Amino acid sequence: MYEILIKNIRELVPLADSEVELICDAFKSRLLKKKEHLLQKGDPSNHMRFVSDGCMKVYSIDDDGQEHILQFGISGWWINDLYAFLTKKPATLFIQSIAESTMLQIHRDRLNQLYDEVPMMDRFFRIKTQNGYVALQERTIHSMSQSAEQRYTQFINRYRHMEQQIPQYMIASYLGVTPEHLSAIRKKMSAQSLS
Amino acid sequence: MYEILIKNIRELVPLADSEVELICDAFKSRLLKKKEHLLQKGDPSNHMRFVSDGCMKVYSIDDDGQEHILQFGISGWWINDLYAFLTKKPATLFIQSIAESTMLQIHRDRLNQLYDEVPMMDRFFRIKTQNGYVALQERTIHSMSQSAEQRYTQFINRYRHMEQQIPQYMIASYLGVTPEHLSAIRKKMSAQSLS
DNA sequence: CGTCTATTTGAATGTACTCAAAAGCGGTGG
DNA sequence: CCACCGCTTTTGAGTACATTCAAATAGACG
Repeated sequence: MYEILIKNIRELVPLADSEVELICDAFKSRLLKKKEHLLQKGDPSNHMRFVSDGCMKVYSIDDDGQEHILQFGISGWWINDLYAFLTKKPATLFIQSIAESTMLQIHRDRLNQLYDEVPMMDRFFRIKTQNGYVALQERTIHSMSQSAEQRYTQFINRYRHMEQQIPQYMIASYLGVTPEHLSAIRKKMSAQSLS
Repeated sequence: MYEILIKNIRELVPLADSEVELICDAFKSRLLKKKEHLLQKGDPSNHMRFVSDGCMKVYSIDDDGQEHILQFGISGWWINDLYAFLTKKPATLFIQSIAESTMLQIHRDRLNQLYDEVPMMDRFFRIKTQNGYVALQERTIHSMSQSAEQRYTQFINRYRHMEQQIPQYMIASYLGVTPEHLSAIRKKMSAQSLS
């Protein structure tokens, strides 16, 4: 369970074996049943979270009660309400499992200690966040410049392995269209691919 | 010129005076005339960049030649094509001055040295990037859940000081609408505020 | 097999876009 | 100081893309 976490960190920064031990010790695992909430709006978000197995979604609910999915997370992904975590304010986002999942999480206080014990962790999260920023920026560009059909095609190409685990109406929410419209897009696409 | 940079860093992490000197030494200034490009698609992006004065825009151009503004930057903002900077690949974004501006920039190699000389710089950019990520995520949520009118209202409330320096068609581009449509929105809003 | 949830269909509506043209505004040179 | 030029903003008509709402169909699971 911890191998995948350590592998994830070592992909970006070097770690001594003693540091690995410190890290494994600091992260606690948590099992989630299908559709269980890990975080809800208003909760404090005191942990940095790593998906070691399963499938999660991060979403917000707007004033009209509409759900908007910001991110999916499968094995190897970091997910959080980063704003709530960093500011210690109540969460604005929800995090829920789509399938039975295993999380590895570290408390903020323990992480801050760890930053001093293992300075490479500062670097790790800097790089990780930078990569996350870049990915989010790319998504922003695509949502501004591409049609829903293009965005859907890109999604299934990029996250082929995720697609199976995720119901279509959630993909619609992630792409920013209604489930009805995504259905229409799929119909149009399959008609085209036949001709 | 450097005071604003140091102030910006010290807002987030502590710095010894000797470190301040190292940092000032590492950042070189660059003056930009109005509408001058700091970075164009295809260029290498080898610097971390801080706007010490003026006004800049970061944008991408899509396959149809349409410009999409990702970010504005005025005094005190960090701007970059982070993807190109981190991966050393050619830039996908453009960075251009809207008004005459002064940048402070540090080369990637020098920054990597600095991370070892001044470990707090790792932390600084971690926090800075985390904040940037949070801001971008908020923008993503708003673009999914709010009308163009709401987004415009928020923009002028939040960036009142920027608004003056930025032509309306660029704000439209940032908001993801056409200039014609933004004009219509403004007309509707002023009609409402009269009644 | 029945129930609950997810997906598909179709019609009516709405929001934003395209295109073309007019009006406004700022700076420059005569 | 005014006339002209280029760029920005406004206007309006017609169109495209996506939404809402309601209902039918399909799938999953006990």
